[in-house]
Amino acid sequence: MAQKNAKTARKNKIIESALKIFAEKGFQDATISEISKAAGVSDATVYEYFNTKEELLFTIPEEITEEPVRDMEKIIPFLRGTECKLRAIVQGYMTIYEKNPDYASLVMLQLKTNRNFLKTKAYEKIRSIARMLLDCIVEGIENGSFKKDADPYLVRSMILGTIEHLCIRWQLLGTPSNLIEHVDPLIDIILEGIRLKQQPKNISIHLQLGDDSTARINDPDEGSVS
Amino acid sequence: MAQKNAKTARKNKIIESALKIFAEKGFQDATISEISKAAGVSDATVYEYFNTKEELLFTIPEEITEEPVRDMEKIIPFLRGTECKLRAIVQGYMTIYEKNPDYASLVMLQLKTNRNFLKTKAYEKIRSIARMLLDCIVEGIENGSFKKDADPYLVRSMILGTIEHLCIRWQLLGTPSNLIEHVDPLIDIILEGIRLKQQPKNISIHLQLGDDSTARINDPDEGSVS
Amino acid sequence: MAQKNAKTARKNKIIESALKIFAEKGFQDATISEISKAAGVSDATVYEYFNTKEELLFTIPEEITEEPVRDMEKIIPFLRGTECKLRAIVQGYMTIYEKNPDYASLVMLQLKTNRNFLKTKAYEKIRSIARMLLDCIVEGIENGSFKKDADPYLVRSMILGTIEHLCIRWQLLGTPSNLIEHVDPLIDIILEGIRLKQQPKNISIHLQLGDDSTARINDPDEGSVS
Amino acid sequence: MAQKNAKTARKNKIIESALKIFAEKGFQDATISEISKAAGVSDATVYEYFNTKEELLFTIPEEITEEPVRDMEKIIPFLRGTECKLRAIVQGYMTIYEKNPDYASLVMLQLKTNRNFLKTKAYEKIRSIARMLLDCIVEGIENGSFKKDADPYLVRSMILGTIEHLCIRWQLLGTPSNLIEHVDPLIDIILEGIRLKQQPKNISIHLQLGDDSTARINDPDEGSVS
DNA sequence: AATGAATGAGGGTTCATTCAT
DNA sequence: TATGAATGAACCCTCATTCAT
Repeated sequence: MAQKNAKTARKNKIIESALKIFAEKGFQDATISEISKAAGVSDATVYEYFNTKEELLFTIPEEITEEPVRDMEKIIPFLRGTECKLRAIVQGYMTIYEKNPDYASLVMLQLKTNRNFLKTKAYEKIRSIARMLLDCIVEGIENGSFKKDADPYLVRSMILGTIEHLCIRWQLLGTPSNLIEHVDPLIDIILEGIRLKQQPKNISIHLQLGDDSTARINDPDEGSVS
Repeated sequence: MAQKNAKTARKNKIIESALKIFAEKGFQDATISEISKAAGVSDATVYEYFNTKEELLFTIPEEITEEPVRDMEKIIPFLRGTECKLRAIVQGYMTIYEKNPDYASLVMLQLKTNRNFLKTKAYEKIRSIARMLLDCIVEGIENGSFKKDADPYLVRSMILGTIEHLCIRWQLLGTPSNLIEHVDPLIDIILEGIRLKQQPKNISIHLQLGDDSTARINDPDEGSVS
Repeated sequence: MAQKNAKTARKNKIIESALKIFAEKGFQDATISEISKAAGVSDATVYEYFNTKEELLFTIPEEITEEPVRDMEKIIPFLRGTECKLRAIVQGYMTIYEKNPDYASLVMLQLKTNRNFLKTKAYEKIRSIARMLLDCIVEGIENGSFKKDADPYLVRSMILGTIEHLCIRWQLLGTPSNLIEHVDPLIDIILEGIRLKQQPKNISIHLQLGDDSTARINDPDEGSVS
Repeated sequence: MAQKNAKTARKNKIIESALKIFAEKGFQDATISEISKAAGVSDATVYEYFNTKEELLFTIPEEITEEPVRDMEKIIPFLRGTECKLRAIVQGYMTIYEKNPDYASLVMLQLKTNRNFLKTKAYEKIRSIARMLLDCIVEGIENGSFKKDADPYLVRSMILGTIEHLCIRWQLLGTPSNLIEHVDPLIDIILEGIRLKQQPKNISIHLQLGDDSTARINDPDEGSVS
């Protein structure tokens, strides 16, 4: 038992060191030797826990996303309202990165562009967030909150793409200095962009006072009602 | 003259081969030897034209973006209307990638995440597109087309982030299969999201009770009639 | 313990092979691959023990001079007489080279002309022999054995220069075939060249014409006798 | 004719540049490209004049020693007295180096240790100085100026070795700052070391004016004569 | 379980040298 | 004659990975 804990602690220390060094130097430029030194173990010990350098890389997101993704999956069903959910997901997602800049760097600069990462369990976990997001958007379309002709995949790509773009800038250029504060403006624009308006904006009332008096109200978007 | 052309042709052949192989295998896994072989020259010849492997990498976007960026810079000033410009820029930008998938892959997977790329002349060129985009958004805000409180940097990040996200998916997952068709939906959502609406807040109803009685409702943004 | 010995043995084997091959081909023309092969290890193993090819080169004199220099430093203080010491140092110095022709070649042809070697610990060790030599010459001057106006640095340069010249000829031309036999003739000439003679330069003749008439001749350098 | 001069000038420019750069960086670390650039010609042009980099190296001393050696050969026969000649040769030899530090560096650090240099015409020229030196020493021995048992080769090695040692120190360490001033002290020690003394230096005259008056003259070196 | 030690495999880079023009 | 251009041939060095202890 103590053994097991010691092992787990050792493994976590390696993962932690790897995250730090991968984030700092990039996957290619980081060396196992460096990581093992930072973790206080030998090179060979790293290979006791991970079969290859790449496996070590891929284990990092698995460990890190485990909990927040599970949390989010638990919480989302309890939220009422599509927009509210959307905000919650994006907020949750960005928070993971903002609270862990090394991890943000790793994901954005090392993992997102790694073809092998796509075959990974860790990728699956991350995808589940993306799936929640999509479900949420689809829900909004179906329940009439969002425009019927909105492409949920595009909307999702807009949200994720923006987050990623902000993250990368934040990592490489240091600007913006804060991610979370962009959640609301981002979602606001998206929602405004896809929300279905009860658009009786231009109402023309034709009053014909007479025999066959009729009041016609035209909402051009919905077709005219006679 | 023939000499010069021959040299240029050779250099272009090397760049072309490098683009193909970098895109295919990634910068790190591509070897100079491979590239030189593909270009039909010796390893040493590659180093006649480029001082280092990384310099070769960075020369690629410089060569490729040269023309389209110049073109765009020429064309944009002639376009009337903020939205029109916006659409043109995004369309132009995406077209570069769609027409050159290898280049898209290179930029999205190799360059965007390379810290040294930021110090590059090529990066400057690419940035000039981003600057045009920003100028355009700012212009929209200033001329009252877009909401006064819209954050032009965020809006730009949304546009670029979406493009990048779509490109990466296109490259890594093969979906969507077509980039250009997303230009309009993307811009539509963005515009809808930031457009200042001609909110028919003050409706004036002119009732003329008489023969040809007509009720005209004026939307002050569109200019009043009568 | 056995481990440590094995490591030391391996390291020594590499040094030994390096000495042989550097001496044979010169530093530049020798390859690590050749050396590692001769030592029965891989190229990479050489780099486990030495950071660079040049570090390997510089380690050789350090290892080889270690012992003889220490020995000499122990023995010299016990020798009586400046000339005796001088002879011992030169003899000891030449013996190092004569007993190790490869090392002689390395020092004379590769190291003596290497500017970086001057910054080396090994150079420091070798210099300590030169310092002993200088001390010895200075001692001889101070105690009146050698001429007051002899330049000790020049004298040392003569001794070291001669040794080096003989070594180089021995290495490159094969002549002389024996170094040690030149120690005594060399030292003899040097000593004869700098030895202070009891030169009765000014001869004063005292003639006392009388019974116990005596003629005394005074050498002023030795103190006059009345 | 003008052609020929132009060619010679070009060749000399290359030699000159090569000397400078070889001296500065060493033969191995100097590149043809560097040299040709310094000479204002192309790499290929260097190869028009010299077949290999090493041939270029070896041509330098040939050119430089040509004149001074010829001069010395002319002058020496006119000098009277072995010691006088000796001094002249050493003076002449050292002057070549002192007046041309780059050349001194080249000879001492690059050529002296190059096995191939020994097979060179240039080496032959330099050797002729060494031969003059030897002849001179032998002459001294034969004419009774120098000790009969002096080894002329050793004496020459002492002279040349000292010169070389001083030169190398001068080049690598900057000390002594002046070579020529060591000529006389050096020769003085050598001469003092090998000179055959006409040794009735210390003459003691015992005059006993009386019955068996005798004058005794002692030359201690030769045994006393009664 | 942990590691010291060893290495296979490989890649970027350099240059002396060549040769067609 | 001079050279721009090209390259063959190396070599140093790195590091992920293995394995005996």
